[in-house]
Amino acid sequence: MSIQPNQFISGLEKQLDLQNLSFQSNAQGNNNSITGNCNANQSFNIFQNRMSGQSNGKMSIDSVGYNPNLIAGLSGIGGADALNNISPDKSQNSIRDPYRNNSLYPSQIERKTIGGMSNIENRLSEYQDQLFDFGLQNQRCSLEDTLQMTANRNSQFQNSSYLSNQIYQSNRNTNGGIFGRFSSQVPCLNSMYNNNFYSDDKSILQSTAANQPLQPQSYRINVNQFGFGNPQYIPTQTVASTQMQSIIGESALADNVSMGTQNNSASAMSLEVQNFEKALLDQLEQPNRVPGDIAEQFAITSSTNQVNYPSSASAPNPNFYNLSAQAQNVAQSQFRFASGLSAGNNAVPLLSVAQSQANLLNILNQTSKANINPETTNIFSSDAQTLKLLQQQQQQQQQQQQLQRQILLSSGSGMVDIGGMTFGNVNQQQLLQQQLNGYQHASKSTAASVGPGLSQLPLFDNMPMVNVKTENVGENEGNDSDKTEKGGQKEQKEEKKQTGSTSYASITRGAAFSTKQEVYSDDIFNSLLNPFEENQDRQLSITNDDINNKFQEKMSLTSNIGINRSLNINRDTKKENESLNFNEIKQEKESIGGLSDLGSAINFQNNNNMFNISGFNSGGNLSIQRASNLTNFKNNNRTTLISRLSNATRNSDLNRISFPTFDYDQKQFLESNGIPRDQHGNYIIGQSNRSSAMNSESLMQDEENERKKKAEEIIACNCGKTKCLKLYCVCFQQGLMCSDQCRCTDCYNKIAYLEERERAIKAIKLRYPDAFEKKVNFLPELARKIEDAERLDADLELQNQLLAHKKGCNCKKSACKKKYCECYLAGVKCTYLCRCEQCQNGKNDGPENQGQHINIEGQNFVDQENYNKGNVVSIKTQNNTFGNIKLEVFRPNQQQQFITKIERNSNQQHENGGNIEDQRIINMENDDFNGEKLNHSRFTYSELENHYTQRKKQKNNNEDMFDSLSQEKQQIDQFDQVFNTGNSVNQQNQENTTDDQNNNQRQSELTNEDIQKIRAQQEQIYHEHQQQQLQYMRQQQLMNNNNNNNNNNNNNFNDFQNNKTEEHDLKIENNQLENNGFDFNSFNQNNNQESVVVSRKNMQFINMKRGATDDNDFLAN
DNA sequence: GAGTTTGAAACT
DNA sequence: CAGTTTCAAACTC
Ligand SMILES: [Zn+2]
Ligand SMILES: [Zn+2]
Ligand SMILES: [Zn+2]
Ligand SMILES: [Zn+2]
Ligand SMILES: [Zn+2]
Ligand SMILES: [Zn+2]
Repeated sequence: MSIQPNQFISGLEKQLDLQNLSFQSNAQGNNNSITGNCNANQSFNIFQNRMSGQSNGKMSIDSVGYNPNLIAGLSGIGGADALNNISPDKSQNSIRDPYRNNSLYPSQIERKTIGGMSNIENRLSEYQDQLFDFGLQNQRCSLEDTLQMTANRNSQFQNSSYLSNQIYQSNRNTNGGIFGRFSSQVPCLNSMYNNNFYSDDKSILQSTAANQPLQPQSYRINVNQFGFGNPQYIPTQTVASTQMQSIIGESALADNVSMGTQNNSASAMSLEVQNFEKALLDQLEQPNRVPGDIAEQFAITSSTNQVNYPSSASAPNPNFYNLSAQAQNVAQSQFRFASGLSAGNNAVPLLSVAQSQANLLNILNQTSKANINPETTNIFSSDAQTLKLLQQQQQQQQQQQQLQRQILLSSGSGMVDIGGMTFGNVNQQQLLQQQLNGYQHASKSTAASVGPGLSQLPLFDNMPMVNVKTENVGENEGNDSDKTEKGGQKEQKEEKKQTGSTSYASITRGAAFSTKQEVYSDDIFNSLLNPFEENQDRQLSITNDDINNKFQEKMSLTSNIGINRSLNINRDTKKENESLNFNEIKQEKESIGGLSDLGSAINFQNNNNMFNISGFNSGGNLSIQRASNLTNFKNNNRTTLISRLSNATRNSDLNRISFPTFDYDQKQFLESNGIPRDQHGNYIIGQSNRSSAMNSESLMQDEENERKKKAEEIIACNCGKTKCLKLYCVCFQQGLMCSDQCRCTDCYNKIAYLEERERAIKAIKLRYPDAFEKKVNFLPELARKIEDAERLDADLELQNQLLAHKKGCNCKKSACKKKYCECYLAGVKCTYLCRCEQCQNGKNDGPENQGQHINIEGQNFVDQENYNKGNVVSIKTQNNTFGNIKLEVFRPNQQQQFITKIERNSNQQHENGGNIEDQRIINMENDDFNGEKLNHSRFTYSELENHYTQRKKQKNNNEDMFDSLSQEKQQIDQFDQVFNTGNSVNQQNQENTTDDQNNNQRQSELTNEDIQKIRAQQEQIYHEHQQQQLQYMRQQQLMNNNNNNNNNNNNNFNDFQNNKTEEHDLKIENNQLENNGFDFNSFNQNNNQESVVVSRKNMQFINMKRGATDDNDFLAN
């Protein structure tokens, strides 16, 4: 505790000696006492407040700061998760964090990715910050600088995906250089690789597989598996995984062999966790201890900022000064959870004492300003007022920074801000003026634009000027037609060049001045790359005064299009304007911003009249923009990068990060371990308990078992995000509805959702017409090659062998001998239709042309001629939603497949004249959907949900109507009874009939007045009913109209008609009874036949009256 | 049962 | 056009 008494501000009634403050829990743990030299009561109150503060929902530990480890651990570095949009506003988050017992993501968590395109936003702001800092520090930020910084960042990664090379690491790295755990996929740092933080040891690898380059066993790094990057998990000693030990023997125990996996109890990871746990427990057992440092405190603090107790504990852990009653039922701490520690002993200190006291001191320091009474103020971070003050301070600082940034990044002339377009927009200016004391912000895109691949360069006052060849100014060198038309000029140019009369005009690097050819000429580009070499005057020198003055300058500018009018540079503006065709906006005082301003720069830009400076490709929809520097870089390096990828040393062919795990001579291993082979020479490896489909000795037995297994096999899914309406769902894929065996959530693959389900089926069938067909079929060309046709007919086994997966598989890592492989899953051999690698499922049988033939009973079939020619052997296809087909063409002896596509709008004409794809859809509509027009082939979940809600609503309406009708009928009956009887009473009163004494009795009580009342009531009811009916019919009509008029509207279904729904319902019922055509697993299992019949009777009546179906209609009985 | 690996499906 | 990301199952220990 290093609190200095003299740090307390004066004016406090009492000074607390925090130096000797300590805590002690009593036995019950319900009250804490505080001993020391302080005023115990006051301190107690303070700290009690503070205690409750942790669970009272106010600001708490999150606001103080997360352990970066935990932030990283929570925040999903992996690219994919970034799209989950975890909100900093906890209340907005609906997403559950699997690493925190599926609790909601807390606030203050930013999910940022390292990898993947989804990282763009993060990268920009981060990079922007970096550049800004750089600019402030070095007083310059040239293109060279930006490129260098980019390269620096990229060089940290082993990821050689050329797209990924643009990706910057998220803040995780900058915040202490720590990768989190529990992230998915992470770029691989060079240092990690070089220092062998991973599971493999390069040297061992090399010694076991001499002269072999590192080959990735797994291309994907899963941070779950390794704690790499996190200093806590950098092992001092590593232990080989058992797998490695078994393969390479005792040497695996050497240092730096393997970090192993979490599951490996001998792995470094496990050891580390054990050590950690032990150390933690040791500490926890110290009596009356208080938490040591912040890390420890965080380590045992719950994710909810509440206080943890073990659920089994009868009383709070007396070791901690925790009083909160709410704290009794909190989840295991995230760190313990994350560390795989047991759930016990989770009693929780909150802030460390040191931190608490520091906070208190802080508050005390703030007291006079904030008018805080330290005796009653929660001294935890939940001190809202204090925080508010701090936040205000921060905001002011940020605003100041923002201003500086904006000025720094902006040109002296006021640069063109394509993204934000605020500069010339008077209204926006005024708005900003008010908001920011008159200062403008640079737009985000502008600020971000300092980097390559982005939009615009800012103009610094003394930033490198580009020397442009005057001969090019005003000329359109890059335009061939120009040259052709002006042959004379061309000659002139050549002459100029010959005479060496090239001269330069200085123009700025400002965005809009990125004229077509000049700026992008090699000379200029090179000069941009080396701005300080030849022209020392390019050196940026901005003083603080300059920055302060710049705003005034800027405000005096009313118009610019990026041409630096404020700089006195020598150039031919007339020619520039001609070249740029800027006539329309060359007048000064023209607005830049504002879409409504026809003369504005943005409007001009929208007309494709603006050009990009070298290397920047943003700035809107510039259809004739130049390729960005980055794009060029990619293009230029593509060959190299592709070859790197195809060599696949450490990089993935997927975007999952490459990394070697372990490589060994599999064959040697198999041989030396005496792994048996089958008659085809395949190694029989019993990992999967399923013998290979190629082991024909046991094939029959296998297949028999298979069939049995399949018969017993319950197809059930566990889908969570797709409503069981995508092919991901096994039930759906098999054309089945989900059953009660499924554990899916939010499932729409049920009868109640039949319409929505059919919608999904339509969409998918549009894409994959055979999506719900069998995936396996005979290969006719193979069958034909069996000479003995009669034998083929008779030989079921042979027929089975001729079955093949229609599309073939694409397995890379499972050797087609696990159920990952669709061929293996289907129980068929791989064929030449497959693109699998290292196939052990039959494709590689035979001595030659491995992978390009199929072996049947020892006989090879291969199109030798085409194979030898290197012709296409197999094509992987993937259909997209718009009828385009992505093709990956695999050719013999070609490592790199050729990727192309068939476009829907290609010139392929159907024989009857139409487009072949259009015709396919028309045919499908006619054949499979009774001529009904198929809508867009994509569907959204919300679309389905809306549709279902609509139906449900409709159903409820109808139900109301039905009830109303029933009620009405009842009343009419009653009325008729009364009325008729009343008449008869009047007419036949004298006859004294004895019928219906009760009625007579009641009727006799009715006066004429009563009857009139009832009449009036009935009229009212009838009136209301009429209105209702009218409304109902209008609704129906509206729906039908909508439906008919919106064939292209995704939000409407063609069959969204009430009568259709009725048909569906009846059809369902019939089918349910006959158990024909639908899968009613879920329902029949719970319903005996009798109750179904009863249900049907009820349903028929109800369905005549109502329009829609509901789960309960089918399930209730 | 929890965590990891996998390749097809989906998406842009 | 050429990828990246999502997904739920299969798999491992
Ligand atoms: Zn499902
Ligand atoms: Zn299911
Ligand atoms: Zn389901
Ligand atoms: Zn396969
Ligand atoms: Zn296959
Ligand atoms: Zn295969």
